[in-house]
Order: sequence, then structure tokens, then C-alpha cells
Amino acid sequence: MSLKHAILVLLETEPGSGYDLLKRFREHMGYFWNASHQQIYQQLKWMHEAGWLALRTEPQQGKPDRKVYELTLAGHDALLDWLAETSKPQKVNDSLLVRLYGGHLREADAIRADIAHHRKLYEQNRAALLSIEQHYLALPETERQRYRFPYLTLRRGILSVQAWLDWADEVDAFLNHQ
Amino acid sequence: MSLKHAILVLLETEPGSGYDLLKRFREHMGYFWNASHQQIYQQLKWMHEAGWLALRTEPQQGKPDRKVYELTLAGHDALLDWLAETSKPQKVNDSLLVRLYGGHLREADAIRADIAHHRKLYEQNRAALLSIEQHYLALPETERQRYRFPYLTLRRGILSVQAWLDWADEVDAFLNHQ
DNA sequence: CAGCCATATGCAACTTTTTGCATAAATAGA
DNA sequence: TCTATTTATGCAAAAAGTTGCATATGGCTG
Repeated sequence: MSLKHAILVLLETEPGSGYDLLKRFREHMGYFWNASHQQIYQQLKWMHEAGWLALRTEPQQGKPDRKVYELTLAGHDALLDWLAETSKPQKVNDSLLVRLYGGHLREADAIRADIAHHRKLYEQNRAALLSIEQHYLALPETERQRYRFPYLTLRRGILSVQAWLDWADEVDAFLNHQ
Repeated sequence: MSLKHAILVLLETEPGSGYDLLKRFREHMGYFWNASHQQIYQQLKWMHEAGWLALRTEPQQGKPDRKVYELTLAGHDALLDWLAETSKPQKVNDSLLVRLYGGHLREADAIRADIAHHRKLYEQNRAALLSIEQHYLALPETERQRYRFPYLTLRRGILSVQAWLDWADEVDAFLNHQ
């Protein structure tokens, strides 16, 4: 839907290569946007051909050239246009919940293991997000001001992960008293 | 990814037509699975051709025939196989948060309006989910037992929507004290 | 009585995402 | 030293999802 626009937002902040974007998605947007490297490279190619991005190639030894992209004026315009649209409600598709919905067809232990597996991932995720938050809160005021919007999205990540873990506690309690 | 399997779960509970499924997705799975009618009809066709579903046509007056699908043995097996797989972490792609991340490029009022618009939808959603919960809690024990797994997914919906609204309060407070 | 919504199904074109493959060197760990 | 991971890019095919269109009736609202 708007991977193109998520890329525009990231490149507007700072130019970078496809690989840079992959890492930024993972590190800074992991709790609200996910993209594979194949998808990112395809979109970058398209966006470059559409004139949204300018390309500068940095030769490297041994490795393929680093292709650094940055917004053109047209890209900036495309971003502003998109930001002005009203966003549609998030479309959720969560297969864990579909599996739980059909829980009467599964062994209780299999469900418990499924939840436990995801719990581990969410706990790791929470630790990572809280550590980014500590880092942010320790910044001087001017820097905090600069990252105020990314910080709001970080808060969303934290509250969202916490809500998942609270729910997992409910599920475990429920499965155990059965 | 697994719309096919979500359909299998719904049809295992009770046979139904494409239109029935559309309503069930909206009413009972809206907080964790979303699908359009086009998508559902396409998948039903595929699943029928693959031998997962048996079809019974109910002629109607004026309206097109109702095509009622139900699981075959092969469909049931496909469902059990899928339920036994370990589910991948949910892939989140939320364009509202991308827009917020780029908030420095937008007017504060536009952001507030965006949040307000979504808040209204989430509040409606919460009211609907809480009303379903009240209905569930009023059921006799045997019925509650029968819907225990769907109820767990409902709880996920409620906690998730509540977490979103709590976050929106934080965002509003933040935007207003700026 | 005109227009919209719910019922009920579907095709076709397009966009987006996933999956599998391919290359190639540096670096870190067992 | 062998192996796995990170860095760095991409093509091609398939699957999944979106958007626009098409049909047809009954009921409700302005």
C-alpha cells in the first residue's frame, strides 16, 4: 500500500541505500512497518524510475556498489500529497488468533507452546523498545524535540507490546484453570 | 497468507455461503482478520477446486443462488495441518504511524484531526466488542465453554483497542502541551 | 418516487507481497 | 579452519490482495 511512502519518510529524514533502509525499518519502524529487502529494492527501482529519488553510486571494494538514494523535488511533493490524505484504518490479519479461534481442534499444550513462543518474541521486543525509550529520554531537550514524532510512534509500540503480553497472561491463566 | 485457513476455521464451526463468511469476518473476526467479498469468493472457488470444500446450491427467488460451502475430509485435514504449524509473528503495517513519524512535515491540526478520526472508529469498535463480551458473559456455562476460544480472541480485540485509545490520549496530551 | 443499503455473486486488471534463487566478500565465533 | 552472520544487491515466478466493474431484487428513508 504505502511502502513507497514509508521509504519517502525515511529518506526525507536522511538519504540512504536499500540496505540502510532495511536496517532502519527493522530498528526504528519494526513495530509499525515491515518490509523485506527484495521489496525495498523493487520499490526503490520503481521510485527512481518515477523520478521520486535521485541516485548516487558509491563504489566499494569487494562488495557491490552502495546505491544511495535521496528525495527529488517530485519525491518531496509525492510525500506531502500522501501525508495530506486521511489514512484508512489499519488492516489487521493475525494468524495466531485464527489458530486460537480454532483452539478446540488443537491440543492445549500446542496452544500453550504457541503462546509461549510468541511471548518470548514480544518480551524481547519490549526490552528493545524500552531501551530505545531510555536512550531518547536521556537526550538533551533540542534533540528530544527533533525526534518527538518518532517518539510518539515508539510509545505506540511499547503500549501495543505491553497489551499483547497482558493478554497472553489472561490466556495462560485461562488455559491453566481449565 | 492464510485467508484460506481462516475460512476453513469459520466453515468448520458452521457451513455457510461467501456472503455469510463476509459477515462473520466483519462481526466475529474483525479485530484480527479482514477480507473483502471479492477475495472471499476467489478463495472459495480455489478451495472448492482443490477439493477442500463441498458445495450445495440453494436456489432463491430474485437473488442469485446461495452457494453453501462446507468442509470435506480433505479440507478438514488441510485445516489440521495448518493448525499444527507454528505461526509467524504478526506483520504490522500501519500507515497512520508512518504519517505520524513524518509529523514534522504536517500541520499540527491535520495530525489532531487524523487521530480524532481514528479515535472515533476505535471507540465504536470498543463499544461493539464490549457488547459482544456482555452477551458472552450472560450465556449459560455450557455455551460459554463452547465459545471459549473465540472469547479469548475477543479479549485480545478489547485489550488491543483499549491500548490504542490509551495511546491516543498520550498523543493528544503531547500535541496540546506543545 | 428516487436513491441508498442489504442481499448475493462474480470477472478482470492491476498492485503488492512472498518465496526462492543468485552473487560475493568481510568478520566473528566454535 | 570451517561455518554462520553481516554487509550489499538484485531477478523471476507465484501468491495474495485491491480496485473497478457488472448484475439483480427487495426494503427503507428522505
